[in-house]
Amino acid sequence: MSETRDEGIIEENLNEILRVRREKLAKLRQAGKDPFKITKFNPTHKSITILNEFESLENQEVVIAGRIMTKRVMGRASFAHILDSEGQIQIFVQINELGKEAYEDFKAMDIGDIIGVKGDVFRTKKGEISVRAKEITLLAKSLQPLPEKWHGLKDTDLRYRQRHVDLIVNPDVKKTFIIRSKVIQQIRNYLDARGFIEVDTPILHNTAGGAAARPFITHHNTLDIDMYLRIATELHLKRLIVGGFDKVYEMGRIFRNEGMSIKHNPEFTSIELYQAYADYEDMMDLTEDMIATVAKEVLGTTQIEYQGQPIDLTPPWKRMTMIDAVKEYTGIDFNSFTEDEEAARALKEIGIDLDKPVTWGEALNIAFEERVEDKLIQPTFIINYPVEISPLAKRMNEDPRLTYRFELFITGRELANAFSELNDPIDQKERFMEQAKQRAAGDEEAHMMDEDFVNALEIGMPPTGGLGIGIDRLIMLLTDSYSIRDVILFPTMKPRD
RNA sequence: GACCCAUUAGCUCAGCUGGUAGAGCACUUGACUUUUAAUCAAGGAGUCCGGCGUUCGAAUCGCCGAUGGGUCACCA
Repeated sequence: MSETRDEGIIEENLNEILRVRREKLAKLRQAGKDPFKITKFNPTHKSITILNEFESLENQEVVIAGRIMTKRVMGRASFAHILDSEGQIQIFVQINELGKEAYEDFKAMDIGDIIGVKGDVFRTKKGEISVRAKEITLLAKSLQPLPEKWHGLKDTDLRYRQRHVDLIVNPDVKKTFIIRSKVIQQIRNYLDARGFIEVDTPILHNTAGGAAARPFITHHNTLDIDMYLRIATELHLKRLIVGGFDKVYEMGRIFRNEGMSIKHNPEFTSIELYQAYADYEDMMDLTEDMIATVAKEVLGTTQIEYQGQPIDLTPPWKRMTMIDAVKEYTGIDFNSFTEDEEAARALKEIGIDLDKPVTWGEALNIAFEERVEDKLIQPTFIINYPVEISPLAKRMNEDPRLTYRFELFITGRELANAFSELNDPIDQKERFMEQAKQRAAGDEEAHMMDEDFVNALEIGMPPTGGLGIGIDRLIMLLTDSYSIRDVILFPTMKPRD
């Protein structure tokens, strides 16, 4: 091994590609051309702007900057493609424009290097809009080779672990995250325009409430207490309704210590919003209008396709009670049962085995989840959920076994969950106590008792509609992404040895 | 958590019933002043995911493990 340690950058045992690039960097430094000493560069144009506005820019001087993606050297003239944040543009490099030394420097540059190019816009003989380089500045040396130019990076492990490389070589990935950003922006626009205010509630919770999920536990050293990463924003947002904000929302990260799948990541983004003096019907209206509006703003249409299935987001969306949905798909009419046992027997008759006794409401929900949920492809609001599984929703006046709650299903997946919020503190406390019983019986996902929240309800919360939407799943739908990992920039990964 | 599949050069992938590790891109050297998967010539590049075993001999067969993907379970 050659011990060229003077520059501190030639390490031993590197493969040839890495060694060669480090040697090139060392040479640049020796020649006083260290690219990493450059602090600033001022491009005047983006690649796509030049392509789009060629007529007015032809023969004009522009300055662009970006990454070399391809390079074709032919003796005294060369072509390369430069990738910037918007796209790619070709540059044409000739020895008699640059001079011998600069041309040799260019020839030594590698795919992956970041360069700045000053030159005139023109069209090549083959018709491609290009920049004829008059000056090329190396702005950063790339010491690692990029993946191959036409297959890109396919290995999912590498794509998720090295998202920066994925973004460079797979243009669709960047497109997905641009849409993600726009969707989030449009949701904010929509709500802001309707008088909602965006708030930030704590992520570190003393009680992990607002959902049925196992939390991540962490520790605060000074207070010497365990704390939970939030599993929902619900209980704090409702406190704000008590406090007199009539319309609030929070979009942010939620953490659930549960399994991972194409639909689940341990940390994900939700939006919850609450509107005083509104009910769950209002929340349905808002949900379908907001999602359709966002789709139109971002994609230009409410007719989309998800994994080959056409999906029509044009409102109004189908609304169906859970009882009717179960009746439609299984023939079982839960309205006809008055006893828990009858309901359980009906499940057995359609081949659903139970490992423990269930209530009427639990049986209804099991029938729905087992036999209906994945068939709801077009947007469908399933309304009126059993009270046992809805400890934060208001009981229906018409049937105290049910609540004013809905979930939204699209492509067989739950996208939103909403209710007329339970604001009766006595009922809320009883529901928490029921949950606490289940928790004591070993259900780690049952809700925790939150006395402080009950106290807030005792102060008095107006009738309120609340809505939660899984942002990642919405983005999956709108970007036709198969896995939640394709809409999260840095999905949770196991560390490698 | 269970089961199935994958892991070979920087990347994308071949590698048959066990017999000297391959291709394309990328890289190096040379030629080339309008290429665009540039071309032509030559060259270098490997912990075949890791460990153990079977065997005269293992990328290939077996067992254990790692990571990823998928299906199921879990996720009101």
